[in-house]
Amino acid sequence: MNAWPTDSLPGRWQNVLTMETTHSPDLEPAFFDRPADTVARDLLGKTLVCLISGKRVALTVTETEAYLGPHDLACHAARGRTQRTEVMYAPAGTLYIYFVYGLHWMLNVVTGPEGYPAAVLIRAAGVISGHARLTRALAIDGKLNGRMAGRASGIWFESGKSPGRIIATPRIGVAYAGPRWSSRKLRFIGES
DNA sequence: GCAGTGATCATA
DNA sequence: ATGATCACTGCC
Repeated sequence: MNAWPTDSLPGRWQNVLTMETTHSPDLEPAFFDRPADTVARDLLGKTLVCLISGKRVALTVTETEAYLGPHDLACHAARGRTQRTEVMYAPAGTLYIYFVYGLHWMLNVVTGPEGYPAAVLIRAAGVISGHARLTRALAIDGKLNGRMAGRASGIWFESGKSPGRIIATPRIGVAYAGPRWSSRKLRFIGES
């Protein structure tokens, strides 16, 4: 797989290569720099990795939702640039983590070009169902909001096996956005 | 079906 | 300052 003569490389590069071949390749910010619905579909089957007190916890992403941008009335950014939505304008791959209903943290990844507020909500991964339960299980809270997904943040994505089938349905809990946006099939579930 | 919980945002 | 509204879950 790796054609380089690794034994001739300096030690630190050998370490990097060892890490990279131990796991699947990390998804780089460029992966997220595409339309939210494209990213939402492609994220199915990818691996969400999180460091919990130094331990690697990996889950397969099985359910996502796309929030397309300011014109999408179900998207937080549809009501403009505010303190909360500020992070949605950050570069692709930035974590957007917000608090709802007084109890739950939601995990999103910003998509598309910097300055364009769109994101993908991670609704379920592995055997854990429910997006609030996901963040609770991974001990994710607002401290990581605005950080770039990557090893330096302790939470990142890696490539994985694409699902055999993708089911698309309307998004959950967005009736307030009106029929046009609440009926559009922007929720994706991966099945093997 | 709805209680619980608190940030957020529009209105004032 | 105040009040409505939540990209929810679990228990009834």
